[in-house]
Amino acid sequence: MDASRETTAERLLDWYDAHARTLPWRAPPGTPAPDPYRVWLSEVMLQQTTVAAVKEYFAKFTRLWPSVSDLAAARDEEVMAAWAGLGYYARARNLLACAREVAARGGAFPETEVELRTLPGLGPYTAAAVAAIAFGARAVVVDANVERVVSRLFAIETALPASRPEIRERTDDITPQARAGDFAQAMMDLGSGICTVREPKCLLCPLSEMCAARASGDPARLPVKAPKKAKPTRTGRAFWIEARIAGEDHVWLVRRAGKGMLGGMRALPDDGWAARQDGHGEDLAEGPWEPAGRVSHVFSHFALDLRLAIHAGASPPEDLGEGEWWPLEKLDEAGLPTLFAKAARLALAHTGEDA
DNA sequence: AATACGTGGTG
DNA sequence: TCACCAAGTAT
Repeated sequence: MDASRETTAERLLDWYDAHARTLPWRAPPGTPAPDPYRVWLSEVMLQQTTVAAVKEYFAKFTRLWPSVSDLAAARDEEVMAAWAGLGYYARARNLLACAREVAARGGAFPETEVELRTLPGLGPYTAAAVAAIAFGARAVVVDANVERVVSRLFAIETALPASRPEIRERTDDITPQARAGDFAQAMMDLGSGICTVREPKCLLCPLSEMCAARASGDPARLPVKAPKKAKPTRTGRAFWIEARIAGEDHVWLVRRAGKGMLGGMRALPDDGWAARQDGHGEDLAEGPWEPAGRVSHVFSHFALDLRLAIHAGASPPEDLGEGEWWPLEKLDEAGLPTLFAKAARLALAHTGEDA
């Protein structure tokens, strides 16, 4: 490693020592590494998700399940409900599968990047991040922040994602042997607070002197990105079925299949819009359905226009299939993903139960 | 390699 | 308002 490369990491680590964000899952620079369970849990939650959104969920999970063995012993539905609203629900399914693998090995995470990579939900980024942050390994950690910082530092003109191999090479070049975990977190703090997507704060950047994009005069131009595809709109229908059981109002909830859209989550019954390009699915059953309005929701790869139909008659449809009567009083504990939480609010407003 | 997979914050 | 986007992974 030559002197100039050493300087990049050293400058960044000096800046990190003075400016590191304080986060619930993070140990301050220069202090012992945090519990690998907390590092892993936070990294999975942070996949494609903002720090602000994760904080509340991290607090809830660590309160409910203080160790990986506690999480491994939890029921699937408890964990899925606790994850509700955070999105990308395959993460929660993999989280539980991973916790159970680790618990089966005695409750200790493997300490090498290669072994971590074999666990469910740990891809190249997360395996490297946990190895570096929790176990002090020298791993090359590349996330979207690092892609942006490195693209600018070296003025990489190739568009993402084609530039990923080159970005990884350059990140490897500047990653130090010691404090690789702090280095990775420093790169992410820099990308999050200084080297931002729009209007980077180069005057505050510890690496501005060695930044090729800064020298070129328009750092925000990088990284170049491939154009993204337009989102189609689908239409669908969901059903709100109420019944009064033992003197309390209940709603019929189902559990979605274990894969695909909102997989494994509690939900309102619907017409199968998730599996259709165009919506227009089947009615759930015969009955006096009352239209209650519509919910617009944008997913990762399509927008949904969901029409809500209510059946609040004294006798519910007979052929309801698999599901459960859920007390309205505890609806917020059902763990409905955001789409169906919106639909539930609409139904309650329509039936006058709530605002 | 390309696509599926959520959500809320932000400018 | 709305397009962009975030500590990516699985297939």
